[in-house]
Amino acid sequence: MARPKLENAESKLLAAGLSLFAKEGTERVNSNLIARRAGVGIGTFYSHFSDKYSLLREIESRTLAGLRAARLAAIREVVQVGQVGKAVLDLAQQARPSVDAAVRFAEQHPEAYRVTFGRERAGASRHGPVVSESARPLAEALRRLQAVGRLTADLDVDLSARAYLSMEVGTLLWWLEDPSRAEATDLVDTLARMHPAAQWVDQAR
Amino acid sequence: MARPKLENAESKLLAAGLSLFAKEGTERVNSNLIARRAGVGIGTFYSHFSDKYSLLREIESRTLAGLRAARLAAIREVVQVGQVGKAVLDLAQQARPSVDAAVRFAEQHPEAYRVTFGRERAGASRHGPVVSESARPLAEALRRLQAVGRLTADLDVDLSARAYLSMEVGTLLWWLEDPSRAEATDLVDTLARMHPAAQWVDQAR
Amino acid sequence: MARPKLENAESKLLAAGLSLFAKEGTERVNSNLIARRAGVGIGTFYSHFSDKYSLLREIESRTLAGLRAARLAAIREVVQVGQVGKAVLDLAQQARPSVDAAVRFAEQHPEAYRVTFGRERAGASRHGPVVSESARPLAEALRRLQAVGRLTADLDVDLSARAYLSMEVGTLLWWLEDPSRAEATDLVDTLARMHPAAQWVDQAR
Amino acid sequence: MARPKLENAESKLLAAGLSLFAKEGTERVNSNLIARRAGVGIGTFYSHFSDKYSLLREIESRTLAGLRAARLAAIREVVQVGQVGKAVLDLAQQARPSVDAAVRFAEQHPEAYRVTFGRERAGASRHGPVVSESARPLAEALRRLQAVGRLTADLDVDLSARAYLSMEVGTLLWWLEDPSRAEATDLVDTLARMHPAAQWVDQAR
DNA sequence: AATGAATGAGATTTCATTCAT
DNA sequence: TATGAATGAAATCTCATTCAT
Repeated sequence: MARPKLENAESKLLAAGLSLFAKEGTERVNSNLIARRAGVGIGTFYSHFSDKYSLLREIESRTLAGLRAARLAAIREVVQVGQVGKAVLDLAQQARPSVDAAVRFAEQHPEAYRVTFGRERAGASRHGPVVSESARPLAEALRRLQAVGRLTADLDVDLSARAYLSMEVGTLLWWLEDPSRAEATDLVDTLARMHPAAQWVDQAR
Repeated sequence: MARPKLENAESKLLAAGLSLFAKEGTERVNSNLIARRAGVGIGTFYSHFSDKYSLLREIESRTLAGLRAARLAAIREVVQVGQVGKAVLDLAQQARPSVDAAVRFAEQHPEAYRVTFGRERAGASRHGPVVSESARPLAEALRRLQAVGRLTADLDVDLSARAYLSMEVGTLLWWLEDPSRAEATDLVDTLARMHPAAQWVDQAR
Repeated sequence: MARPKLENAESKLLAAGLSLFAKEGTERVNSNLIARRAGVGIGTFYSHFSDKYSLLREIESRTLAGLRAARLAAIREVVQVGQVGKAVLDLAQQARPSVDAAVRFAEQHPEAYRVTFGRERAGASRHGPVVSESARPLAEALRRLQAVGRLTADLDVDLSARAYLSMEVGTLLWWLEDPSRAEATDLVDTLARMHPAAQWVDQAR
Repeated sequence: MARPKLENAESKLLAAGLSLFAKEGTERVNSNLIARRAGVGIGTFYSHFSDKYSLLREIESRTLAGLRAARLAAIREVVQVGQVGKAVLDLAQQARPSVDAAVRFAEQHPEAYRVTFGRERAGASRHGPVVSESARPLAEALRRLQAVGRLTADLDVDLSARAYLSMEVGTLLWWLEDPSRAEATDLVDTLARMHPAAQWVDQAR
């Protein structure tokens, strides 16, 4: 099978790092601790990652890739169900599935989500801003809508994308602290309603 | 005069800490460095603060107090101009001035804002979550509106308050990275329009 | 008194480093060992020197300065005894006292001499070549002799200076390994006879 | 053919070690690096050499053997051209060819020469002093001259041999740093003139 | 109250060496 | 014989904290 073996030292290090970063925080964890938890020697840690931030970056890029894939998969379903011709433009329809995918992803990978997007991020300046990366595709989609006149031209798409994602991330982090705070469905409802595609596209009509 | 003297060791330490935290990040700064920058001995540092997180907490609480004061002052003006009796309930009217005050505060104190709300926050768990603290008064105001039937009862006020503030903070941090990204007025417009008071109160009418 | 106190941490570190480098060699010594021998904490080591090579460089520059001073003092005596007018040019007369001073210096500071000029020099490339530094003044003196026609013009003064000093250093290091190998006076005789000033100045007459 | 194949793991290790030692210095190179550069596994390194100093020793002994052979070949030519009977004693005639051979050897194998005789020699005490080894044959030759009365009896042959070779080595290392510093012929001239055989034999006549 | 040299626990990092394949 | 992932002892270096002045 293609699934990476857990006996693999790198996999064990990533798993140990994820769980420790999530539980203790980036700075209260050190390379020795991660290696010990992973059940490998400290030398093994350094033959796989140049330092703990390198491991953190790997966790983040995997998380971002996973989240992106989940959103795309969700959108693709909608597109296949609906009319293919109008698909690309129907961001409004895509908004809810995309939000839904994000909420589910956070629910299923709470540690990865917290580690990747959480506030406790000492090495933040060492690896580029993570939210910005997620904002880019959304901004592009909004720009495409603007280009075909489906979105009011005076909207700052970068600002909107960034504002929305800050909200999504902040809300999900708050929710993950105590999932009893809200129903996942209410979360999706609230976020989808605030999604730029839902807000501005409607008004542009 | 009430203004603290800059020759005051504590003031010098706070100023040096703020500038260093903002420039280098919380973890790449240590107490010795802060003391040297402040032009005082390391011993003096420890006679004023128990550790660097204590100084950081002081910066944060001053920043939060300053921001709260700025919002209140802005609202008070509106209230004084309008009718006093209805004042407490007129959250819709207060939303824009409050957002405006926040944007101006971030603009005038970029370092303090970044240090207090920024993502690079290693000691995060050591000092309570900062955004939550700001969310409480907003949630209370929304709850009061709900109590008098001016706001739809099925709205989760905690969720809304938190969602909005995540957005406000995330957007302002992004803007401070490069203020040429947007006009301050556009920022206020966008944020005010997303403000729960503007959104839900209107719809409840 | 101007003499540096031995209670001074830096002095103790320099003394411990000198003795350890001489006995064990540059690479078999580490900063912890030096600190322990000096009777200070490891932190004290790093608050005085950035690493062990920094301490080594300090030893070297002090040794070079001491050797240079010893040579100059020896020459100055000769000059004061002889006729002042001809003094500067009379390198031939200066050669023997200079060599004598070097031999005595090596005899009195065998550890410093070995550490500074010895072959076991791992950090060599990190701090400029030490022999070259000593060769420069000698080359300059030879050049002055050439300028006034007291030295054959076709002599490569840099080459001669370097060649002579390689010999002086190599011979003294060999001698210090076992001083019974030769009498100090024989050493001075042999070296002085090979000195460029003795060799080439005579022949130029 | 007698020439060792380059595909041979040992040859590749020796070549990689030589080039790395020369470029990076003995201490900044480790066995893993040498193996990687040689294109063989680290395990292969250890099946050929017990550690990096073993490889270094091998390089040195090959270099010393090569240099000795070059000197002998040069002398043999002189001897064969001249009268065989007097050959052994005619050290004066042999001096120049021997020096010439050394200069050419250094010119043709700069890395090997630098690694073998260079100052940066951390493991120096682990493998016997290299210059001394070269000094012995010269001292023997001088001693034979003394025995037959061709060399003044009060000369310390060990001291002379050592002094001369220090000079030869020091000068050649200096020259190799920047070969434009002197013509090879000038080097040979200068060194040959300082050679004990040239100096003392002549004077003993 | 202010100072800053000194401290050492602990984190980071290197690299010679082993051993299962 | 060749391999290279894994190892951990040991070295380097940081920095919060103390304390004599």
